[in-house]
Amino acid sequence: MRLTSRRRALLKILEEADRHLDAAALLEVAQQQMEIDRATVYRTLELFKREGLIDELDLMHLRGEMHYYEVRTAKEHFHFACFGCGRVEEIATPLFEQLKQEVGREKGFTIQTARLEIGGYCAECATSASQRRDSESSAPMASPPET
Amino acid sequence: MRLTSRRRALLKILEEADRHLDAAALLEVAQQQMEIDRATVYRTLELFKREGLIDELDLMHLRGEMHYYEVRTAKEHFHFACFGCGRVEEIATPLFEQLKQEVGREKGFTIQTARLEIGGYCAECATSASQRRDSESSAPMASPPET
DNA sequence: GTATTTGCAAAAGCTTTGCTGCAAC
DNA sequence: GTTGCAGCAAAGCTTTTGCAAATAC
Repeated sequence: MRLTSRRRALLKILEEADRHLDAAALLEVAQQQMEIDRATVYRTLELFKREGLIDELDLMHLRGEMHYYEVRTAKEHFHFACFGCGRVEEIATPLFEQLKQEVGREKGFTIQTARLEIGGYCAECATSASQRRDSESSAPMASPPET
Repeated sequence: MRLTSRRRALLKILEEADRHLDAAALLEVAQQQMEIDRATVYRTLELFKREGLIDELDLMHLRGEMHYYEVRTAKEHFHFACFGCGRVEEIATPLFEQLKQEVGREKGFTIQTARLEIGGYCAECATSASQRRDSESSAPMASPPET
């Protein structure tokens, strides 16, 4: 694979992003620094995926059906997505590696990639959700506040 | 949620399918037994997902970007997808449950759903892939059988 | 000079939506 | 009567593709 200037730039953007980017977001950021076409972004993501440079995530489809990308690092981790506030947290535990090893050993699989995504409510959202449940159940919701 | 005849039929098809169906495949099977529209299938899948009756899978995008659905059962499991032959295997291990519990406990998350997907090569494909590697040097392509 | 990469525009998929009529309660 | 469901057709969005020009080696 040739690391052209465009490819280098796309990789850099993914590396330095403070959130997980989907193809459209990556394109938008990239276009702020250079002239680049959608097709190039998609082709490059496909290439990076094939080469194992990046991983593809869904983040439990929190915000739609699109896919998100992140640069693969030495530090194995997986993702928790909060259905309440939308936050995405990266989590690491030795159990994950252990699980993969067990599967590989017991089934004879050669594992190339593993994706674990957990969806639910973070501590804060779980609390406010149960508070809402307590008042909502009898009285109907008032109309939402004006903006 | 009202369990209409269409919804019941769709659920039954998903339950009895011998493979993982995507929306188009589900529509096709359903249309063999009744008149039903795409929109109904998509709306119903969305509903089932919300209600927690089904889980949505990617199967590591083995056959494209579409999503697959399966009825949620008491028996927790996850999926292994072979990039070589396209087989999808369901796997269960106590470590998976243990991992989820650890995450919930340590982070205070209320976990609603967890999806673990592993991609790689099954024992047979790993063998033939390494044989191929000895002669050529091109990576095997996944071209799974259509059902 | 040959092979790869890119832009452009169009097409292809998959999914959603507005609207209308129908069915259930 | 009111509410929810389903069909139809069209639109929406994301992603892919063919082809010609540009770039790299």
